[in-house]
Amino acid sequence: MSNSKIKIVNPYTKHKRKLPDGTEKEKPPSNKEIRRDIGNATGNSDTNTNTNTNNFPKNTGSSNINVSAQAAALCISASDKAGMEGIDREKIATIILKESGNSAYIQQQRRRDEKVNERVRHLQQRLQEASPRDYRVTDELDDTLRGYQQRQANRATCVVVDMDMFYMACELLSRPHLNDKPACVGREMILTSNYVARRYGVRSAMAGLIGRKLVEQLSDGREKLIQVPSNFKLYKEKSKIVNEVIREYDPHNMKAYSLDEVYLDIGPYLAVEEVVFRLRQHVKKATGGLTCSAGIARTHTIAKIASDANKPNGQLVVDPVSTLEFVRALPVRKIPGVGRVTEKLLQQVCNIHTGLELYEKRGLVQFLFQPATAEFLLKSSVGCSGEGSSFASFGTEQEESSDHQKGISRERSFSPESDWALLNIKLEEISRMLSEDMKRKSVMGHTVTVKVKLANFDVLNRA
DNA sequence: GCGGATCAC
DNA sequence: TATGGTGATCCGC
Ligand SMILES: Nc1ccn([C@H]2C[C@H](O)[C@@H](COP(=O)(O)OP(=O)(O)OP(=O)(O)O)O2)c(=O)n1
Ligand SMILES: [Mg+2]
Repeated sequence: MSNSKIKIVNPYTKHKRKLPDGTEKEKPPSNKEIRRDIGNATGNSDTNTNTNTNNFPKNTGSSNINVSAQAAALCISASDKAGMEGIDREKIATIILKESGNSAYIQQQRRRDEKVNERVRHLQQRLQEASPRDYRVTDELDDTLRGYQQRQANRATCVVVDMDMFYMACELLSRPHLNDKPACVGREMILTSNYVARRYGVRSAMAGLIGRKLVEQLSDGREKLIQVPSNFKLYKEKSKIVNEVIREYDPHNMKAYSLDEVYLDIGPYLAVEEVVFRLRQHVKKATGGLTCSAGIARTHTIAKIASDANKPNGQLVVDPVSTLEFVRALPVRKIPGVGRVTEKLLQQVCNIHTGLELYEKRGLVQFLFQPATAEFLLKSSVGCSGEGSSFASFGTEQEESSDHQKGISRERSFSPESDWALLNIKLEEISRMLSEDMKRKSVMGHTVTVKVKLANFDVLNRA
């Protein structure tokens, strides 16, 4: 079939600071690859091998409402990002579906979704065939969970600082007149939006076309989505300022996880709440007006979740003694690492929606999910995930990145193209870019991987 | 070790 | 007028 998009490569960091090792320029593959394991978890879970059951009800388009709900699940998933409380999801879903329901992208999403449904059915069947004894809560399991909580009894004070609508906020500094209009950063793809636009359902990772339709239709034509192009130089500058301010509060453990997110681990601190409040004021002043939100807790993961609770321009302390209570009330989707698919598996197979249910059905979780995933979920259920496993630091200040980067890659998307000569040229361009990056960083590779995205959005990888 | 899936930002 | 880019982990094979 006609292919369309290309990407490249995936090497390994050896020893920065020396020897670019100028071998391999481009596509002729060579070398090898690398992998490593840590504690945290995303990725797969069940045994998703062959179960070609095929009694799918196949609800062919009947009620329009129903279909739009499906589109909603595909496109906006958990609609509860900050600033999107209480919006009319039904209406948004209908518009999204009408405007994009036949696009190649949505059709791909539907195929993907059907695979997930198959996984759901497979797990349901496994559950059906199991006896309750297979997934009872063993003493060993509870000992393990208690062990996690004991170990957590050290006295860390984790703080997560997350900038509010970061790219957008940076742009708004020089465009204050857009403050109360629906606006976003990014053209074809929306990187983020302001809170006015979020009321219309416009959010990160949404196609610009859809965002424009949403605003236009939901405002009855009175409003227009304003799109400003991205300017990463600006965001990097602001990010650097933020990092410098925050470093004063925690010179030792401070880690920048992304341009807009910083993790601190200050010790037993008196008056953390006030200190963090001052930190945020300090950030705002130093950046010329950018606000941020913060979470304070015993672990980075809980602090991260807490940082979202009072967004924008707010903070939340989760006291160690109320950690369990906090976690139990949480929809599982709020747990970093639980995405759209994992949420669906938990919901439809286990009837688990919240942290409490996750804990109550811990035996079932252990039975159904693979070890790493189960451990991650169970740790999460007692508020102990993201503990020992440190987050890789983001390339703070200098252009340098962390010391043990596992891969480096470049990719570009373009409109469908089937001419091999042209495709090869694209491939060479991308290869050149990557090679420059590697030289600049003085890293050596071990494996080269080529990624191709077809016109129907299927993705292939070959090493 | 490879390729597909999932996830975060 | 039409859905991004970078880096990481987990799992089955
Ligand atoms: N799929 C995504 C998600 C985010 N970003 C970028 C744009 C955001 O501004 C920045 C930070 O991501 P956040 O999830 O923190 O979102 P915001 O900071 O924009 O909004 P919030 O106020 O909810 O934190 O990362 C992106 O490029 N692509
Ligand atoms: Mg943010």
